[in-house]
Amino acid sequence: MARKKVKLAWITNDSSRRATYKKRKKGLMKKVSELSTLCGVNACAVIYGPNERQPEVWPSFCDAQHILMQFKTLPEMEQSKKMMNQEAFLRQRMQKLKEQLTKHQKENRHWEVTMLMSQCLLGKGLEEVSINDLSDLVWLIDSNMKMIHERTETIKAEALAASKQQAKEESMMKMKVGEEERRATTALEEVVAMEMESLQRQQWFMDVMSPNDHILCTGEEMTLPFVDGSPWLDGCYP
Amino acid sequence: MARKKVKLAWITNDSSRRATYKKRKKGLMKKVSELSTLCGVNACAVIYGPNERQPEVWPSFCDAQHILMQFKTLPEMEQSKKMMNQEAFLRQRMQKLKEQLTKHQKENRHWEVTMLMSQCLLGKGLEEVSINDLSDLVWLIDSNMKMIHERTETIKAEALAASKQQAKEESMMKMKVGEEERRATTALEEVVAMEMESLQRQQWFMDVMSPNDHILCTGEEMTLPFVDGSPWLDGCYP
DNA sequence: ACTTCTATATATAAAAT
DNA sequence: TATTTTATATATAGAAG
Repeated sequence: MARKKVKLAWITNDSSRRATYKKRKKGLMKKVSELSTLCGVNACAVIYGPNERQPEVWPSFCDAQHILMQFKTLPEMEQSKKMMNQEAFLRQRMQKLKEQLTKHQKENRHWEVTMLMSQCLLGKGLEEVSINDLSDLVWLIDSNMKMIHERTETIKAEALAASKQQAKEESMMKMKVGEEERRATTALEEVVAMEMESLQRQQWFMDVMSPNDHILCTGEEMTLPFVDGSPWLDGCYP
Repeated sequence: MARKKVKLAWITNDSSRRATYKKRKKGLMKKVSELSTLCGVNACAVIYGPNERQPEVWPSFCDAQHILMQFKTLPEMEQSKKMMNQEAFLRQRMQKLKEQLTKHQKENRHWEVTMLMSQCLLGKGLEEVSINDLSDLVWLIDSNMKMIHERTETIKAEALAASKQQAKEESMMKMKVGEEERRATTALEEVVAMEMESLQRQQWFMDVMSPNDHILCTGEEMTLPFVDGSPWLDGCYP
């Protein structure tokens, strides 16, 4: 878990496996002892080590045995109720990992498209960009547009609420935000136009999609990889 | 172990103890599973939780029982040989903690004295400084002096090894490092002088030390708090 | 109480010794 | 191989929702 992320699998190299075993055994014992102290519970760990005929036990064999015996005397139903078996444990961890994967994929996607937009704003052509990237790009621009619009509305409201004394500055500001919004809209329209040209150049796209459910014509919603259920091009085509 | 270092003791607050229990139990189970996977060993953890009549077991009760039974069938001598009992474990950890404490004390001491030296160089008087601080301060200055001397020797050597073509720059550099060393020496002498004046003002010091083993006269070695066995004032009084 | 978030503390893999 | 050091990964305490 350091210097490099190690895969959760049997370590083939003998030397490093032994080193890891020693370290982790020590760490585990410490953890058991801490849990025991901090929470005032009886706990034990039993490790049936490699090349050893007897396991290492903490805090002692007798304690461990006593604890297990208490458990054994319970009816089986009670046992299984609280017992965390390996399958349930692994299933639970797998679920968590899947969720993390999805989260990371979404984040990655977001940054990819943001970078793409930056390149676009820096004048790089969109000819070689894939359909997926383009549609996500449009979503991102749309999203940013909304933020800009909301922001301009806020600024307008604040300006209107200001005192009459500031009438001149107010009108100047309204001009300014209006201009800002107009420019952004123009930029958006340019990108969308570029995208449509690009689509038209990509013959395979037409081969895959049948004419009557062409994305740009239906107005339906589409789920993008990085934002669940986000309306596609919502508000861009009135 | 985060946001704040918790004391290794029973957590009195019910709510946080339960929260800690849940988190740490999960973490412990994960560690056991990882050790098992990475090193290919049988291991289990048994936690007899609070308010629960049966312990939680990983990977399963049967495995744990089997492992313990293997252990139980061994002769007692064999058992105790490999068994890590609570006492040995605690003793081992205590030793480590003592070592860490010493290390930290040394570090703290070093910084304290460095700060003292900084204040001194900024012109603050040494009148109210204790004997211990002063002796450590002298050690630190001595140590720094050595470093400066070594560094100047290195620079001189490099300069001498340089080509004849750079004769002028070389001599200039030698003048420079000479000056540097002279200044440092002067500063040291001033500090030592200040220290001796200070000592003379502190009557209690004379009361404690008998005349014939006065520190400044014996030339013997003295162990400083932050460097074991370091010669005191070595090289400062030729 | 139950998550999720985030700053810290701790564990530990690999390198240095 | 054992120990120490260092850079990272992981665990987790406390806050926030």
